[in-house]
Amino acid sequence: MGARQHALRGGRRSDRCQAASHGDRCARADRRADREAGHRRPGWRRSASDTGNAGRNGDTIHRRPEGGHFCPEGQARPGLRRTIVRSENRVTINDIARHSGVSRSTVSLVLRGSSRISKATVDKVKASIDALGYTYNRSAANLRTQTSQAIGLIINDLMNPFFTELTAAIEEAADREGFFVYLVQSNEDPERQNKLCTSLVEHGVAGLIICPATGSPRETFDRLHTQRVPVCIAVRPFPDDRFDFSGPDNFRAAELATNELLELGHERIAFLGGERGNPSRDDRVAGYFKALQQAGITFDPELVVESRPSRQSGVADVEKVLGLPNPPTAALCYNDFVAISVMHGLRRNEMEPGRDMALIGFDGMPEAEMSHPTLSTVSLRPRLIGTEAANLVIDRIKSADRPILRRVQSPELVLRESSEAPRQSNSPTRNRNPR
Amino acid sequence: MGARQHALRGGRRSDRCQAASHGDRCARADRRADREAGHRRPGWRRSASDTGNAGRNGDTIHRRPEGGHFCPEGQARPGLRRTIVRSENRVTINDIARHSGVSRSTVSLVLRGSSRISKATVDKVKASIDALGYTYNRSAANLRTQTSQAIGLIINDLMNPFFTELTAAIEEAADREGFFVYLVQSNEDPERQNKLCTSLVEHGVAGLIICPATGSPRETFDRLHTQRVPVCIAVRPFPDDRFDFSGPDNFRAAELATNELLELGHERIAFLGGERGNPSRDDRVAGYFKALQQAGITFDPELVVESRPSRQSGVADVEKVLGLPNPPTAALCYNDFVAISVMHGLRRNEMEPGRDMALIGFDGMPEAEMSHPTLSTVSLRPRLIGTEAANLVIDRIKSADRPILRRVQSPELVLRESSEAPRQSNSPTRNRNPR
DNA sequence: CTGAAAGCGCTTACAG
DNA sequence: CTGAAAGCGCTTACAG
Repeated sequence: MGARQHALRGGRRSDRCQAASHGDRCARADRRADREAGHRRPGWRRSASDTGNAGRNGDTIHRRPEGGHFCPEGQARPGLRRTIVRSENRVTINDIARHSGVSRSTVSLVLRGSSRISKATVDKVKASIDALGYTYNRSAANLRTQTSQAIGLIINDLMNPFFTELTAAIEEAADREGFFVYLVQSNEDPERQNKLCTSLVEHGVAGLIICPATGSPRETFDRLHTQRVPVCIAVRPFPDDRFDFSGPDNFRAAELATNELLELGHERIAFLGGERGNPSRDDRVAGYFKALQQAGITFDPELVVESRPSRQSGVADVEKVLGLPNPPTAALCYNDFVAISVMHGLRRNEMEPGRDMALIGFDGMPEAEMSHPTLSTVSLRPRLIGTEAANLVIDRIKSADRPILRRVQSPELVLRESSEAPRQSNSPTRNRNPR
Repeated sequence: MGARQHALRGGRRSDRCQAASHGDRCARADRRADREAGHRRPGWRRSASDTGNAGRNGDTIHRRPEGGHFCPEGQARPGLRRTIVRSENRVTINDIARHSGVSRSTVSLVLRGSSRISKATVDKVKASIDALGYTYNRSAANLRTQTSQAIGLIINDLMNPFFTELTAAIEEAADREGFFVYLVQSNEDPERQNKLCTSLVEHGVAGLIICPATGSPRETFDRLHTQRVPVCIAVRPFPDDRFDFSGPDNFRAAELATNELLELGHERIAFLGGERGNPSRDDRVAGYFKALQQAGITFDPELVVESRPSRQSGVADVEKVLGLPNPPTAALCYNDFVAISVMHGLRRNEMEPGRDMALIGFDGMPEAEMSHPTLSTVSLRPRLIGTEAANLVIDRIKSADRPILRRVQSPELVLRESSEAPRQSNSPTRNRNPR
């Protein structure tokens, strides 16, 4: 019978031919060959390895990688070319039609649950489906109907708990609406992000949720807009009013946190971590600034420490302000990671987080609850943002022409131990509502 | 020109017709209509809303949801039926061919980077591609070539940091090989998992990575096997030697951790959390058991506490053993979450984790480094497991017939503060290598 | 209630 | 070096 290889989707049942259900399948194949001779027999099907028993099993076709200068998705990727096999082995709607003695159309209508088909026919067709082990090919149907159930999700880094939760929520919301999500990580690389967009669109996603990488070029979004791809921008407010948006209110979040610390009696409040130019961080610093202004406290630039946020960066950040002549008694931390790292930094300097310095983070990652002391944080509501992003893009898929929507989620202050102790008032000038 | 709606993929450029490039596109459409009259003119294209200017823009087709008794993926899902539009508006390979005055075949060869096409032709075609704003339709190509660049990944819960890291690694490894991943969560529901398998296969994934939900029925895997879908089982050792496997060595991990605690001089070592019947947990308990045996220590069933692991369960678990007449001085915790929760439980009982009880968790989630005290843990190497799972399934996609491979990753003991202090030896019988 | 026919957007062996 | 033709596996308006 000769060597055969299996295709990605085709060829799955071929071994059966050699065993138990040989008769059935091969009889089928022969019948097909008889009926379709003259009508089919396409040239391209014949390959060098076609040794005469054609029509029974798949003729193998080898595709050699051709080193081309132009590749549709703009990037040569390995692994895309493979040995493929004829699909004579794959059970299709035609096989079902033949087996049950009805037309292809009727099978399709049965599959789609049309009420126009008689019960008897439905039963007959369903029996054939079971007997032959048919698998519906939704991508073929999608090609015909110009639909897609895929949503592309581009995030920077799944390992960031904020994005983890966002992703989980998006997956769940998409699933609820009958969509799947293609998950890809841009690694904060605008170039890569651009390629991912192209590639996802080529793969026929129905829509895209993008958390723009820092430094995203306008061109990426211009192209998406030209192509009329339904897009929802998420988390980071890319300045583009042509797309829906779902994200946090960073400004308000920082205001909330700062006001809380002010109410506890703190006046020297630091803002640790994050880099200038990062819109989320800049919005948070702005909210912090505004709250200080409103409380009549002069902004001290020395209390704002910039750093590339990481799982360790907080140590250095807090040590920097600890070295100041008049160190802070409380700190806002760019995110929860920074906050937890700041805790370690404090301990390294014989200070107890929460007691010797009040701390509030941003994000609301679940792990904030597990630190010691437990971390107060402003939850940016990643789950809500994700759910909304999914809903927005799906809604956009369904109605391309509805007005642009921006959904900014209200943050939620989650108070725990790290901000519990009131400021030991050694400066009697201000002391409102200590508790 | 009448009202028009946009499809998922089609219809994107239609607005252009009313504006700037009206001439070009509509001229093209007219030319097409002329050339193809008689040869095309399919009946199904005509809809009730076809008011006479057909051939210029998309005729709208409304599809009514039909409440069917049979649905290919075995489950009625909302949102799958939508208003679709003719794709006269979509730029295809035909448009490029016409615009550049070559055949469809030639365009295709140019797209695929064939060296058989002359430079002049390539340039001409590429110019048309740019001019017309063509987007390659990879799913159409996939249908023709019977290939797919999609891998389905079924995990229980993305919010579990172990699975987060696994997923990130899989996405990265898949990307390296030119694949995308469809991410779905089974929520530990075997029924849902089964539907997800069906649905992903219908969507034409090239392969599947599955972390089997607890209680997965054999049927799910039988069907996958019959369909010859390339599958890699990950993390949880489902007893099925028909599929590749990538997962941790839970037994060895527990042995490692137990030996470490024994070397620190501990004899009363608890195993907290996890439920009997969970293979990972049972393997860990077995490894713990063996290490105790080898050290000549009698196994005390009271030191093994079962519970459904959560972010709080450790509190109750540790309090249970603390109430024992002869409480443990050290504990293995089913996973890092349990361990961190155990820390809280200890503090609630005026005990300091690390000092008053040595703790080692399992998983190696990044947050273990952020706890206080920092958590010793046996890393199960989620990243490695993910990378291997992706490699295995991709390899299987490429060569269906290679032997089954099981890749069990060696765990790695990561010692931190929570297991630092040696046992204050109040029982002088055994005391090996305290440090 | 059912079938014949056309076509979604691609690729490829074959014949010039 | 290039084109004509067939077909991947589906769906649907139309005509019985």
